[in-house]
Amino acid sequence: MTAPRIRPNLTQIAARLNVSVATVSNALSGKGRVSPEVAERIKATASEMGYVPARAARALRTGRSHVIGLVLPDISNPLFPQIARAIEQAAANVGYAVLIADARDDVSMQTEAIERLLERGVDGIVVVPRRGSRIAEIGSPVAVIDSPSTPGNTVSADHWQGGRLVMSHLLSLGHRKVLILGNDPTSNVQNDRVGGMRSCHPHVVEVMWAERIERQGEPGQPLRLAEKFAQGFTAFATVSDLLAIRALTELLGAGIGVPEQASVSGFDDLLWSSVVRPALTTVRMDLPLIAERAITALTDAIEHSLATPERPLSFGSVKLAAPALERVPMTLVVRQTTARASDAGTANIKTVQHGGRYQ
Amino acid sequence: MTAPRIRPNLTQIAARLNVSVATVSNALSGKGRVSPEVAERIKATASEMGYVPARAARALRTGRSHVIGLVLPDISNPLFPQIARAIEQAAANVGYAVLIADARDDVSMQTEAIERLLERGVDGIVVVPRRGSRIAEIGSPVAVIDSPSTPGNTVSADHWQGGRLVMSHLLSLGHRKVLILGNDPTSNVQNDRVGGMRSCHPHVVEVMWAERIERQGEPGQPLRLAEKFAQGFTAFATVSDLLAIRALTELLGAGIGVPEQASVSGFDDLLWSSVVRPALTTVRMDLPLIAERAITALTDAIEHSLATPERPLSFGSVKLAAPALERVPMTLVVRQTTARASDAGTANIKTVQHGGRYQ
DNA sequence: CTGAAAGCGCTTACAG
DNA sequence: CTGAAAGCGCTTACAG
Repeated sequence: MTAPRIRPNLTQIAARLNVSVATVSNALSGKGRVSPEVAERIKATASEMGYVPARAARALRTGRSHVIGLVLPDISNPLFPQIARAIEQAAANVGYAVLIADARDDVSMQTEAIERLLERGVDGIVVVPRRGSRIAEIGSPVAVIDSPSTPGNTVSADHWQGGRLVMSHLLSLGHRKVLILGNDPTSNVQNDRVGGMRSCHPHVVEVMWAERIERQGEPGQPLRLAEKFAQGFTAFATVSDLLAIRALTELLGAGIGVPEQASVSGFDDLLWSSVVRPALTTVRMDLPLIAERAITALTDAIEHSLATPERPLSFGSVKLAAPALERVPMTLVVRQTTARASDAGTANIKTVQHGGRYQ
Repeated sequence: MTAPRIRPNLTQIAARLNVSVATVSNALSGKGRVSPEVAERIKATASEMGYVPARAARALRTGRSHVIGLVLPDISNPLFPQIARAIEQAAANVGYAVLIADARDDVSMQTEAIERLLERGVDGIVVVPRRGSRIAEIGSPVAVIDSPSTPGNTVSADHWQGGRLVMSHLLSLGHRKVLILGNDPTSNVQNDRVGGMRSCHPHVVEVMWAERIERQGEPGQPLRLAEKFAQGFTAFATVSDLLAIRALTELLGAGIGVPEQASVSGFDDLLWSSVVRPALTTVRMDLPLIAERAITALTDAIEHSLATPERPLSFGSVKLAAPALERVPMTLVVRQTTARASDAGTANIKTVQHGGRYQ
């Protein structure tokens, strides 16, 4: 039986080759000056023995766990998977794993979540803060992703510009009365989106803040969009795909044709927006880019934090190098055009594939 | 300045109190026999100094990271947040953190994800396998969550019973022609759900496998449900809320009243099912319970694995203690009843709150 | 280019 | 009940 049963360590590799553990360590990390031949033999033997470095030992010695935390305002938010995936990817690219924590839409739980992660020994934290909350100095590197209107923000999508994108598209289709639909007036993100929309042509739009459906099983009040349609509104521009689908089903159920008689647009480009019929025009964030920026800012902060190998991370004195806020542009995804703008014929549904967006 | 800037360690606490680190360690862990008075003083001093145990050191010494991995088939699956949250909760309850890995709907990436987690030093892994894949011996404790039809499964929802629940409800409403809608004939979960539905009354149902919408931006073919309706089908029983909403918008768009003329049901009780109008009747898994069972099985396996403090986890020889598969019953959430079964008047939409389910 | 040694912070037999 | 000591597996000055 040649296969080793136990996780080999550096000492065992060293013993096998009659070299020191220091040399093995150096060869494997490529740091120390080791002769190419020896390094080669060591690497070969290591992989042959199935060597996997013990993270705990490395972390103990270097003071770096190479794990970061991701604090999300609410895991049940449909956008969460995309965020989580983007952060995970960006972190993995630079050698970090991600521990996810859920603030459950509660500021005090958000604080707790941060503390829990710190106790877990993360090197830094990415926070998507609950709306209206501020991330205090936490004694550890931090990157914040929110709307550009949030103070202390690190990076975020340009929600205002996204709002302009979708509204100017609707106006270009010929709509003259547009109802803007939000459901959380305290959200910086929603306000930015609404603000961008309104800025295009304030005279043809009206804003409506719908009741928020927080929990499952509570359908909430109808939006009474049929009444709005009767008042002459032909476009319903919402701040989220969720709200858009609520609007869409209500309009369809009232016998109003979409997109023939009215347009519905969302935000975020969730899978749902392309699954409904007609599919929704929506606006998408460049999450991979946002995540990359956040991770870069965070890992920079981690590297520049006071910790040295011999003197690990100190509490209460680490600051970000005051990075400039980055605004990442959003992208319009057109899936509905009205009869006026599209070819007559078929169902007046026009789908623009991934290549066919414009900014 | 009294606040210590540096993370204190056991040695510093010990020095402050003129005791040994062993005593401090014992007092804090409650393990060793330490006199109550000393233990008290130590605990007080530790918290006053803001002591936080160094996980890396503990992990190195004990051979346990107290981190587990969660491998998911596809993070963009809308059910993922609920699963992640449930597992996280259940794991946190027993002192474990969770590292999430995404298989991106690809078997080889699933294997990679497992390996990555193992290299990260997790103590065990919970896998929700990609449909059709088998989890090989991975040399580490594992718990598998899938359908009961999946071999090697640890725990899962009773999808078959869930199918029976929703179908018998539809039949009780008076439907005589029911179209069952799935979109992945290779999925054990979907097959179980469909099987359960069919088993209720095979003569009144027909099964249709729709094209799967995998990527955003590709709306896919219409389901042509209006034709089915014309053939006399009055209930559309889908295997997922996603498919249900696709069906719902198509029916509404074709001028078919829901729920007055036709019923639509889903599976999973996602937020979306209560946001659309009319809200969807659906079936829900008891994810908290499933997660708890999975975590219990996993932590048992971890504790019984061959590793001892002095001889850490071995590779290739750890097995689960062949636990019996657990089937966790599902719950019906009724949100639509047809005219026949409900009071006349209003919109024939009846919502059953969380208290009002039945199994 | 290579190695001996110290030390990261903890836990755990073992001795007193 | 308390403490001295070893050791988990690594990395990193430092010496040769």
